[in-house]
Amino acid sequence: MESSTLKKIAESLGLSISTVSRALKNHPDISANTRQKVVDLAQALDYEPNANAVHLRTRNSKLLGVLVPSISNYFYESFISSIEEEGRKNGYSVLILQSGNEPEVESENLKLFRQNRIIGLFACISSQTKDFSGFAKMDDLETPVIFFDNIPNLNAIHSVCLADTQAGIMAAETIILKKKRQVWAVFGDKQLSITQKRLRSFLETFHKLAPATQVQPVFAISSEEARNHTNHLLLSPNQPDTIFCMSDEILMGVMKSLQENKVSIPEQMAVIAISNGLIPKLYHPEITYVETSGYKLGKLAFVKMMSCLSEKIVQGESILESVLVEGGSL
Amino acid sequence: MESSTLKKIAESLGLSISTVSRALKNHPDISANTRQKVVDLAQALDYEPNANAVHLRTRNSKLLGVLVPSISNYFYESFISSIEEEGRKNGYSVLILQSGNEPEVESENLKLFRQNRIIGLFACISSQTKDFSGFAKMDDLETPVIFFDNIPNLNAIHSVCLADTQAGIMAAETIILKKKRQVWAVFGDKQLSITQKRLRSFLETFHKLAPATQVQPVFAISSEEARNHTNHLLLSPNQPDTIFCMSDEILMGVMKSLQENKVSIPEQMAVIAISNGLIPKLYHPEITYVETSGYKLGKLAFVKMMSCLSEKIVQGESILESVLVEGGSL
DNA sequence: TTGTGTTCCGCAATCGATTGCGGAATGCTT
DNA sequence: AAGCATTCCGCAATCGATTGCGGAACACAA
Repeated sequence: MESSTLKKIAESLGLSISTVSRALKNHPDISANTRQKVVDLAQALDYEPNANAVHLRTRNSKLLGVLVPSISNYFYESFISSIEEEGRKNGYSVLILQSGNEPEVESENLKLFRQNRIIGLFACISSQTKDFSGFAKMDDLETPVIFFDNIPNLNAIHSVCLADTQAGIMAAETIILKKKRQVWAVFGDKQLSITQKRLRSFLETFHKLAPATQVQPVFAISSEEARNHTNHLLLSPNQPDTIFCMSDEILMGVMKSLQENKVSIPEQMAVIAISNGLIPKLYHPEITYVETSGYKLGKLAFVKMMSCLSEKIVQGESILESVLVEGGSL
Repeated sequence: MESSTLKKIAESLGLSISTVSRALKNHPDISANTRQKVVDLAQALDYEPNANAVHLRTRNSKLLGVLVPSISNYFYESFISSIEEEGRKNGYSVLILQSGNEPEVESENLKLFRQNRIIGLFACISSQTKDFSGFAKMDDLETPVIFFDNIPNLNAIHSVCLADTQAGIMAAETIILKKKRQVWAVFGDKQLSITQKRLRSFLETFHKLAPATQVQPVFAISSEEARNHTNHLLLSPNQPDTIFCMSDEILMGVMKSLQENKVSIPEQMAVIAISNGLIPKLYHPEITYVETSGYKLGKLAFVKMMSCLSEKIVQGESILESVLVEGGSL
């Protein structure tokens, strides 16, 4: 069956299309009598307005875009989930595209977003992105872009961030409070803005508050690499008393190694992480972590988007405070 | 800046809209000379066809829908990721909505899908869904629906499934091969079709191949409940030698308890699960599991969708074979 | 010059819904 | 009964792109 249209309803009822349209949206010009007839028939025919036609005519797609490297990631998925939820409540649909961390796919995706005339975009850029012309075009079209997580190093952009700096500080302070002396700190991809922020604040905090602490940062771009690094570490004579993991990805690799090597936590080794929340709770004792909630970040981003769309433009960065969640790993 | 249209290009060039349209799609009626001028200007103006207008006119939205209880779930997210990836390669966009397991939201979502004139839907129904009229309407509109994971108990539908029955059998056989005698099996929500299938085949396999084995099924609708059940179990005098977990959700709860109680795996207790793959690999030893890949299921579902759309209607259920992934937990 | 073919392009309808404007019909006043 | 205000509804343009059909312009042959 073809889906029904205003035209069909109008013809069956001997009314004009405009009358039917108005009846369905309670326009005062239409008598209660006529309105009722229209509403009844529309119901019977399962009339659903064609979103494409509405959007074309009203020039408002009610569509938001989300660009992420991958949907399949606990952090992004909770962010997306949050946006979708909030969006639906407010009458927006959400178009989600993943770049696979490839700039070319990313720019294809931006093109798709433009073709679909999205009215706002949430974007986490790939770590490789050098060319921002795709995003500049969104600007030209006056489509607000809210960057999150990994954000470009540009001025005059909107972004929402986890309190990366604060998270680094908080993790460091927690370690210092526990009077740890030798810290091995595993970070992710050096290219990412979040890595840089977390690294800097983490190190600086030690410099300021506990300069005697030995802090050795290492980098791993995957869970597997973190695991290998840790295996190596455990073979070396000079063992730290604490391991810090910058992300869930890293934490998973490190924990794998610690378990394999039967390192008991927190007796032989303290562990602390920055995490979205799921992974730390899988272990016993639960890992102490600084929470970076994708879900909450999504809510914050959505609010920012709404204010951008209503012209109350609040440029700059909004920051989501982080929270320490104590487990028993430190 | 307003986005540019065929009309604007046509006016600047002193051509008609139709000529511009044809030039941009290499219609033979247009001379190379004219075509080049048009293409150049279009490029300069960043012309992007308005998807709404195109879809309205061509009556093809190139939009696929995905309905899931929650995006924020490792299984669904890998399914979605797979659909999006495959979709984009084939020129489709994907609209994703989550029901939160509430039938009302689900039916709202179906409405949105209809309004957006999606041309195909992938749906995992909520466990509470009793009223299928929303899906029937999709049928009326000749929009193919491919159910996955939790599928309704109806005839004449398309669906793709993990080989739930086979997975139950495979898990049971593996346990039998290891000569285990007393199995405690934790299943999820009884309402779900997958629970029923896995339960039945699991039990039947023992009946047939090793009737002497004691198998005790229990049910838990959340990770937390699985954990509590396990805690109780470990206090009782009669301990099983093997725990089977029907899903990742269950596995997480069970493992939490086993770790808390310092039960060594596999010495004191063997563990086997049915899983999407991430969780079992977090532990040491890694948990042996029967793989149910959301990613692979997505690929399968997409192929089925394509054949539905090209009228080669293959009604019925497609099944994704499961694979045993051996860890060291049994 | 007339006829037959090409080449290249524009007219106009169409997809489905929205909306400003104007007009017919009715009721009410005096 | 004539005048005026309401009430209720339709005409037609519009959003942007697609496409069948017809027609102008030109070339070439007879």
